[in-house]
Amino acid sequence: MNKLTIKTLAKELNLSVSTISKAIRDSHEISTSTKKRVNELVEKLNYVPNPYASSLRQRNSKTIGVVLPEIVDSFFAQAINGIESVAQEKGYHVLIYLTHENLEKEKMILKDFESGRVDGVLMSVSRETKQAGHIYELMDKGVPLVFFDRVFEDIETTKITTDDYESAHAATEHLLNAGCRQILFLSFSSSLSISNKRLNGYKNALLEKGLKVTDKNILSFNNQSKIDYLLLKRKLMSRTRPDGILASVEKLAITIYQACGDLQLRIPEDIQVISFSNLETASFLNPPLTTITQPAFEMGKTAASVLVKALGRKKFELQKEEIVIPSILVVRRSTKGF
Amino acid sequence: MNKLTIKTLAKELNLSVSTISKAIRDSHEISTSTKKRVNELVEKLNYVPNPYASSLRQRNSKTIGVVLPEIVDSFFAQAINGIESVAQEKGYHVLIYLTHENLEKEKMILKDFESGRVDGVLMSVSRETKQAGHIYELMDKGVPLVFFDRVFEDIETTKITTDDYESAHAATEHLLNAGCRQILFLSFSSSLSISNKRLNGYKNALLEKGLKVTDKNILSFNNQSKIDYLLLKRKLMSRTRPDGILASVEKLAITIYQACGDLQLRIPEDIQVISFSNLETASFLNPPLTTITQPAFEMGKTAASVLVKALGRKKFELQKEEIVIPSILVVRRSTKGF
DNA sequence: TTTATTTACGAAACCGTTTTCGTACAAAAG
DNA sequence: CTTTTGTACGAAAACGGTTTCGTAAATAAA
Repeated sequence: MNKLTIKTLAKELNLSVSTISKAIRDSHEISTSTKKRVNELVEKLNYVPNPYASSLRQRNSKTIGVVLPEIVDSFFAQAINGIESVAQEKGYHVLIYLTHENLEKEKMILKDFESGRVDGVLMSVSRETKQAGHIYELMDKGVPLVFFDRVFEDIETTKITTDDYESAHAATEHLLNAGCRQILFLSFSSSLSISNKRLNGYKNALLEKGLKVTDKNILSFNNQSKIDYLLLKRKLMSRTRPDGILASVEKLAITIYQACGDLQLRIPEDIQVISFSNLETASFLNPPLTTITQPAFEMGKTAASVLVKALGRKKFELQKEEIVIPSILVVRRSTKGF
Repeated sequence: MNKLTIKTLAKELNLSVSTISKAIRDSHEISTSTKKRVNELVEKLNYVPNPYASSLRQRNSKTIGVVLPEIVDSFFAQAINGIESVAQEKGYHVLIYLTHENLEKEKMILKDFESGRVDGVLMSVSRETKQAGHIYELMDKGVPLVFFDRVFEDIETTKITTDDYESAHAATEHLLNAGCRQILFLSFSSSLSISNKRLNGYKNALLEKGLKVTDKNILSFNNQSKIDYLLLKRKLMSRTRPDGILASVEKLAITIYQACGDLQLRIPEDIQVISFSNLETASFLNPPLTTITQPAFEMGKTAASVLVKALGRKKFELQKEEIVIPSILVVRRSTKGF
């Protein structure tokens, strides 16, 4: 059980290691006949080159790092699917890291990336990320990074998003058209640009209809489902109970259904509900949930494509460019626009 | 913008590279005072060691490969969560690969693992995997592998599963007790042991009640949702329409709801439904879905723990051991046992 | 005091590739 | 026939760490 290296092949064929290496990499310096000899031996001995030796020498790793807040979420799962599809096609490997919405973890992960472990990174920031020092530091070391979905605005790089403002605006209009006058907006972060864009879409839709925007109708969640749940429940029990809810993220939709179930509130009769969501089961919920469905797969795929393309260039600089892939509003029975 | 290596530090401190290396790794050979000097410089210059250089020398990579059929699936997403939790804690990195139920892809992935890219692998086999040559080959090269959920029976290694037979048995009994007499079993693979165990649990539950097992009540799906959908629909339109369905995997549950909706079949009045599933939305479906909920997170966590523990040993041999973590039957309104 | 041990460090080999040169020989050009 | 160009290969130096081994000085044991 001796380790099988390029040297083994060299000895076996009476060639030098450099020749073997070049043959395997199909260099023009090597005659077709010896290439054939080499490849046959490779096949026979089942030789697979050590990627870390290559990485060390070539100063690249053919792997991309994906850092995201969580994975048990339809959006992120689908996004990974998109990422993986291009990684597989282009021969890249994908390392996955979860921040669990924790900034400290995010920092540690990016710090590790400074080692050269990954050629580039795909990232959706945590809800705690208000400062971007760790991101700048990584990019300063020359590691290309593209954001998807949850971007950090200021940073000069490519960002793949959906039309957060417009779709929140459309969703709000939809609720308004369906008769809502007190629409509760459920936010999951007060700092994230994505969350604020959605909030602004909501606000402006109200203003355009001549309605007031009030803080009482904006509920910021803490990502601690128990507390969030109670918060929502209290809001739903108040005398000024909203007649519509716009949830800015999938997870919140479930909380809403739970609370409404508990409080015996009927959807959509008592309260209409719409949510950003990629739930595959949206159509089968009780009632079917009206969603703003994000192009999760496409976003992941695009992000990965942009990154890989940049990695293919000698001087991979990412433009400060924003690629927006629109979401679609799928009206179902949780709202009356049906 | 010179590359920052251990040599830089050595020069700066008038020490040898070996001393630096040892200091960083907290070797007892180095005095506390120089360790301190080194660490301070590391901090100051923001030095992060190149992992591939280490990997090359140490012949390990501190990364584990996770190969699974798909990721847009509550079970697998939660399992990854479990895996990641121990990886993060133990300082391992996790490479994710998707087979999309394709044996050829699975083979290519495992082949790549022969390179030493990963220290160990966590795997849930594709539904096409009937032969295990590629798996044996990898293990022969000394790469430890532990299966989770979808295991390959014959292979001598640790396997983390849930109590597939028992829970399918219990689910079937539940349907029988709720009055079903024609229970359709929805299978997603005729070769996978997990699928067959579930099938056997179903069969025996019937036999124990003195009922016949008939092939007409066993429907094998092809993983092509259109076709599967039509297959199911036809079955539901036949004059011998089943009065209960046991779906052996989450994805099928959605298909059932779809078909029943289309055919105006009422659940559970016309047909009762139960499914293996980790859907977070099960309670909010219409009607709420009775599920056999698998301990997905735990399974992933356990699999990773076992693997990491094995990697910690000098001679990491995995026993042929089966760790079974039970599922729980959560009765909801899609069955009448409620 | 002599010998054994411990402490703290450095030189150099090594991990398995890739890549830069150098070169021998053959073929083409002059 | 000499000179240039090409072709096919090898030697050796990287890549950036880790590890083995050697050793000088300090300390402990005899």
